[in-house]
Amino acid sequence: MDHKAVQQKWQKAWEDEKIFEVKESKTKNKFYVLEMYPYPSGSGLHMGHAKNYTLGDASARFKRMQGYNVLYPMGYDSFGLPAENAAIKDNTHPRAYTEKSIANFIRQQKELGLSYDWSRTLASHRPDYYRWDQWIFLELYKKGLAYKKTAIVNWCSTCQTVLANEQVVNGACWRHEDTPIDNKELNQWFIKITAYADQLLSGLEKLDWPEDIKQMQKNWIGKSNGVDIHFALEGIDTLLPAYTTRCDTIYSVTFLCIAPEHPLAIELSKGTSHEAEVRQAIEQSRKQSLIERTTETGQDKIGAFTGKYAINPVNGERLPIYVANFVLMYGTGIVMADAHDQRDFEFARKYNIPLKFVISDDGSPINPEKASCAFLSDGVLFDSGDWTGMHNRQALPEMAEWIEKNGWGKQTVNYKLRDWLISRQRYWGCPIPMVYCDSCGIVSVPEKELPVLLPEDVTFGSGNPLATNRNFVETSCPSCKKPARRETDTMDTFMDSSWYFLRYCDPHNDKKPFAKAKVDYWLPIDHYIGGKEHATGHLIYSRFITKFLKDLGMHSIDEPAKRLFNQGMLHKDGVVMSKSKGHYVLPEEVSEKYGIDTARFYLFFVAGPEKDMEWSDQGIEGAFRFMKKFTEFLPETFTSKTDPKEESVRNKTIRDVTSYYESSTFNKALIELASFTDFLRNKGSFSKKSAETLILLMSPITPHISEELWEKIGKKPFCSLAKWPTFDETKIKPELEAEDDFAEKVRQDMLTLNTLIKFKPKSHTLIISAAWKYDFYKKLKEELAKTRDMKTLITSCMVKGHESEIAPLVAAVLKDPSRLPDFILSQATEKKALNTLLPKLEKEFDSHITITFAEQSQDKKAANAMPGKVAIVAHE
RNA sequence: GCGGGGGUGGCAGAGUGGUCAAAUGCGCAAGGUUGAGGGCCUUGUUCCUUAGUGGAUGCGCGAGUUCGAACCUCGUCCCCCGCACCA
Repeated sequence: MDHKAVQQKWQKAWEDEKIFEVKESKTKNKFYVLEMYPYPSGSGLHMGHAKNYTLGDASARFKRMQGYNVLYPMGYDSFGLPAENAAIKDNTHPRAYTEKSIANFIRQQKELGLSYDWSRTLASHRPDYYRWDQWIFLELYKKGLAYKKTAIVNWCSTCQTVLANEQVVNGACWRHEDTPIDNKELNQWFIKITAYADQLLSGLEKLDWPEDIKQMQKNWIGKSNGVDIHFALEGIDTLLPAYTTRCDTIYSVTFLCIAPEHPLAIELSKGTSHEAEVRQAIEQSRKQSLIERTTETGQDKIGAFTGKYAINPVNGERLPIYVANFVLMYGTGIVMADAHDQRDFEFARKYNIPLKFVISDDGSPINPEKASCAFLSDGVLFDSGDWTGMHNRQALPEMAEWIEKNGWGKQTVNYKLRDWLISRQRYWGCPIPMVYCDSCGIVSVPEKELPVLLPEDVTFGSGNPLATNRNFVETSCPSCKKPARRETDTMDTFMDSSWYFLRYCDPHNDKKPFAKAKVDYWLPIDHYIGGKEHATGHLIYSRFITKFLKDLGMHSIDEPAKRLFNQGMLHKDGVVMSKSKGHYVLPEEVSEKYGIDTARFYLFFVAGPEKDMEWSDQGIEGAFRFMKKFTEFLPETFTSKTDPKEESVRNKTIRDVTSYYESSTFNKALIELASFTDFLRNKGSFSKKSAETLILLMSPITPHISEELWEKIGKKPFCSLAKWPTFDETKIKPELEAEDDFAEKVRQDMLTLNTLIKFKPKSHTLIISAAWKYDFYKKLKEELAKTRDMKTLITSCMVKGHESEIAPLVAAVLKDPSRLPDFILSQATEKKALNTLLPKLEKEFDSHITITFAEQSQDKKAANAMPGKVAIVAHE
């Protein structure tokens, strides 16, 4: 078969006939398959990408054939820094660079035979898409969920822009692991994702997502229950709230700590003799890079006394207030400190602050002077007023109630999740539709003026590129019409990707982002394929925006993706395939040599799709050998009758392969299909039905060859749209298959047995058989009964779940010597059980015989060579 | 430290209480075919023993449960991946 010609023929036919284009249907059930839309890099696709897309394609094709109305679109995450940098480097415009890259991507993807509905393709850098980014931003702004504030933010000096928390990895930029994040104080746009923290957390439970991803999101959201305890500032009428999850240790508090970033840190010390020290401590901890501050290596405690005291509301004790570097601006930015926390303990030791314990294993006091470390475990409270003697975990919720009731504090829930910083000081992104007016302040661009177009003409190199285009910057205030300035920052591209899957449902709508009915029909995504690296980024943002748009009444969907699938990475030379690092295989090359279907087959065959796998040139040779068999499996003519065995294998193959496809375990499906192919080829002549079945079952993986063969057997195109074969369970007869000659063997075994048994017609015979050979066991018993009195038969079938029956049986035999068997009939499979039994039995009588049936032997040749197929071993 | 996932034959990778010396593919070996040692087909591929049967060892390591464990329980070692001074 000429792979190249076949591929081109069918790819063209699919495209000409637009067979993968879909629309909403009242009668068909929908199925939405999606791969995370790619960033269209200029270097194009390698085999690793191909693996990802064919994974979605196989699912889409499978579901389509099962009769679902399958939405399977593709688009491009085409804004972003890499395009800007690449364009600067090649001295071209990011738009030209991006459009070219997209065209190249599409060409390559079509060559993979992917069954996308190309009529829905979108790209986030195009105004017809990003105008709705701006629209969503304005909706967020209207609802108070988009706001501008000055804050200490993450700055990457290589990217020359700020980053969201989600884009900081180990204290460094997600794109530059060697560029530590700088802390800068800037005025930036934030999205209030924290307003949805609780929903984002509880929504996880319903999702059919990998456990580790759910866990990562849980940790990222980081919900904790605690109490804000109000400590009065001594001498001043101010309350300092300190967040704690351990209010059971309130009696052990000996000082308070405040984060260096906290506005009060400096304020408190002002005018005291400690001001200089405090300033120095703040300065020092600021100098510590985020890496030092959050990793084990740089956990030196730095701090200073502010000169002020607070009052413990519970017992009126005076507590010195310290600035401490280990306290983060989380919760209230103030913590109460005691001997039941290792960090507090270390800090106290360093600055000679007294400590107090209130929990010990048995409630007996601990001398703080002698303690060498904090007491972190749970135990019994002491020196804790009325709570003394109680177990701390039991006391904790009650104490929280008690504190709140007395007005000393308030029970609070805290999250680690922070608001999403979306401002970027770069050009190639969606403009933030805001205007700064000297008289009106921050004014939003009216909806009818959207989109705020990204200007073509900017100068790169010094600061924010958009600021270099005066025509863009200089505008008039939408409110008072006086001269005003446009926002020159662009949006984080994660904003673009947080709703693109909704736009696919209605990609050409120019009145609104999408029609509600269409989204309600297609969503949620039934099978979302993408990498783990998006666990705490895109996958949280998109859930958030989906929920927000639902609250706006835009659609009725709770969660964007019902099932998430993390594909494994394709490796080359032991490392993840990557063009920039030079470890890659190109789909074109493989396609040229073996045909793309071979590559698709190989990618699915080696391992489960969720596993990382190594590309192997020998491996693809093996796949090619199979593909050759497959392309040549059709006989000259088909048999008119189907024989039961063939039907059995065919139905079983449909059943198993369908269930493997259903669970995306393609590797096992392909093993079944390979063995079905071998079965048919060995058989030589078979029915047309079997041929059809094989072609159809293969077609999600090898669509081009399947189409070709489908045509060859006289079927109308397209097999891609043909009905998925169904199976009839009643036609599946295992005994006809692998064990098809089993019955015959058993019969012969019986004859041999009969002769054997005739020698001692009055002795007992013990039969042990296993449940999965129940039919065999029954037959054996019947046969023996013909030659022997039933009383002389002692039998047992180890039914599953009743395996231990064999023990009482043996016990019964041993108890009654008259029932001692002189034959033990068994099968090879029970030899392990027998091995444990034989020694027991051997003690009781002189000899016995074990008979093993040869059909259990793996070696068919040996079995056939054996007359009677029974082997006898006599034990002395 | 916390959380999640793993350790199976020369390699990749199935198998999660008995049809298991362990699917399938690669590799390796032998035989067949063909003017080659390339392609294809067949068989074999832990060790000992056999004409065939059989036995021993064996799924990271150690113990346990069971008539029976790659699979269950406990302990232990190692690897990967997240989070990490979050009070």
